[in-house]
Amino acid sequence: MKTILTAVLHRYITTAEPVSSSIIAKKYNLNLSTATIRHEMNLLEKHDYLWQPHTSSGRIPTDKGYRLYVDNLMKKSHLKENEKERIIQIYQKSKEFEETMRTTSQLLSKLTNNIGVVLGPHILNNSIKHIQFISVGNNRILVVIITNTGLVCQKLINISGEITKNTLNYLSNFINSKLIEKDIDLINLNNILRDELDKILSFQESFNYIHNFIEECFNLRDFSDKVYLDGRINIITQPEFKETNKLNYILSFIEEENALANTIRKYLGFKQTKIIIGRENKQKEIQNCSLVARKYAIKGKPAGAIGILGPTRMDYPRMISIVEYISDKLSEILSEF
Amino acid sequence: MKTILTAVLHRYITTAEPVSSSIIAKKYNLNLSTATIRHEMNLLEKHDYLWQPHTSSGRIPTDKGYRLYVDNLMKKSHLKENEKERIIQIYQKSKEFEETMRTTSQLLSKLTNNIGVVLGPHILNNSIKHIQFISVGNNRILVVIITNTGLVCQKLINISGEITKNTLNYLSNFINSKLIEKDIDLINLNNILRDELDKILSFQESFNYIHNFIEECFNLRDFSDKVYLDGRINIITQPEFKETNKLNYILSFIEEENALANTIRKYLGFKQTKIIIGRENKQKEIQNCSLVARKYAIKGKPAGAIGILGPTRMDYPRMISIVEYISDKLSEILSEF
DNA sequence: TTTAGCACTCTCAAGGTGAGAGTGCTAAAT
DNA sequence: ATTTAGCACTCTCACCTTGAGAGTGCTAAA
Repeated sequence: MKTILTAVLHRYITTAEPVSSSIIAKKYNLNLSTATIRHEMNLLEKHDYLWQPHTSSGRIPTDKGYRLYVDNLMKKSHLKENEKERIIQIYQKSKEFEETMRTTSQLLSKLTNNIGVVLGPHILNNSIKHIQFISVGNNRILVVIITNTGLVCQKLINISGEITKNTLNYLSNFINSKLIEKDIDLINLNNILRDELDKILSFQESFNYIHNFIEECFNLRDFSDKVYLDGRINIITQPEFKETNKLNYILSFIEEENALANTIRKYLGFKQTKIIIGRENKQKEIQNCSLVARKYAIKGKPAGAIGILGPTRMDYPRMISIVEYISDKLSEILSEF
Repeated sequence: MKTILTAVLHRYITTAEPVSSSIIAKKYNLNLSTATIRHEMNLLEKHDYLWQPHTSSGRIPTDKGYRLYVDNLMKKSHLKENEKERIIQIYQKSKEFEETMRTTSQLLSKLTNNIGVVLGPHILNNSIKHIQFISVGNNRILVVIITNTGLVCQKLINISGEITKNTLNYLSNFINSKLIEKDIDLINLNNILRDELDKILSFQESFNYIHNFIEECFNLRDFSDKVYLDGRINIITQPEFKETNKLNYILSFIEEENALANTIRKYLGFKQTKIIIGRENKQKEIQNCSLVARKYAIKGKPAGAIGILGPTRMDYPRMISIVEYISDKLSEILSEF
């Protein structure tokens, strides 16, 4: 029973065509007649692991079938040594943070022939290295925060009153002096400032403006993590998405970069690789797809997540091994920065 | 002759179906019989302005036909006042540089139902507001340059020797002191530094390291302008791209963000809106498409370019009016920053 | 220069057909 | 209790034919 289901899955994943009893008998040496296989397949269909597009066609796995396969039947695969080496080589070419992230999404999409997504590390998970305030006129101040990994975050703040250049310089000098040689993350910094800065500033006339300004600086909501996406074309090539309306549906979801990012962000907390198959996904648009996602870490701390999105008919063992290897490597590289 | 070609173009642009003589006679009041129109169309075909997918089908404009239309036949269209207002409203929501650029590409793609591209302003066309050097370990230094428009550029530099934190601070303070209250662009700055800094630094032991470092800082090649792209789905919906292989070809070109950017970058120097029709384009992948591109300016200086990419069968007058209006508005907004 | 008339061409949707791929069921064999 | 051979049955798909209809080009007359 299980061997037959495994065979059907394997076959369907590689050919994308409904699997018949005779194909299984021929290609997989199970020493069973087609009739027996048919009988078993019939049972599997009754238990909702397989289905038929129409009577007298071969079988296709259901989401439940894939789930059983992923949880119990498949055996883990490992990348070959030369594949691993090639990945390392490619990573060595990119020296800079942004480039590394882009490389990661490209690697994911090219190795898996699916869509690769990388969720940039959130500023919260980095320690702050430098802060710069730059007045850009009209009571607007550009805040640039640079982290130890080389992540550069910026946000624009509208202030109601005026803050002089001198004050801005004073503020940034004060803050940067706190940052030298220490590992301080955004929340820490916020706490430190709340304690110390208010005291120092209380003599200033414009205390309220400055206070509000600093409050807004550290308003976490505005810091969104960046999304790197690659391989949109891969989804078009898949035989199951020949009908353009289905394709449309999926791609309009993908185009909205944040949609996919938000989906993946959920899996940041999980230690293990997360696999979401077809209708298990809450987003209707990608219920014909499966998602393989995993977090990556910087110096042991969970920082962001990577993932791939492809048709439910994907080579799960391989996809998982790729996502896991790449997330490990990415963690290593980012930790070294 | 011209009126008939205009009618055929207009009809084909709106319906995407080959245009027959009877349709022209019916829908456009030319007071001509179908036979006459057929006769004219025959001539137009001989002169390569029209072609037929097969005998006994209607006619479709050739690239040459579109070119004649764009250059001589079409009349300029203007956006309606309420459309203009809506654009202004949408722009008002985005306060920050990055957001403005993203909004622009979204506006382009949504208004035109095509792909919208925006080429971010190159650092060369901005004046520099602030420079910051941050050591990120392993002899690597992150250089962050912030311009007056709020554009944040970064690059990572590998230095062969060591530069102390103090030296870095000294350097950035020195440079920033030059930048206060003055309009200095990257090339200016480079010149100023070359003159002044070498003198000041010549007493330093590590003169060579620092000198090389500064040289590399201002190496223009590394500063690439950012690309904002939106509306990839629109191309899928177009009836002419129903065959997935054509689609594939175009989309793989689009996916390579730099490809489209490089194409558009060429038109930065032109004062007027540039229209490239079908095979006029050198890139094979988009020879079924037309491109409408135009530069935008910051305070009068050409800074970057925007454009739309769609099927050759596009509503040129409207596309042009949209691209022109948006590039004007973008110029205004960026100049105010 | 324009037009009516007509023969001609090509596409496209509809319907028919037969091969073949695949199934489920039954009854016999293991 | 499983497994299997045999067979009737179902459904798809590729292929063909066919006729309607959309559109053309040409000719000869207005």
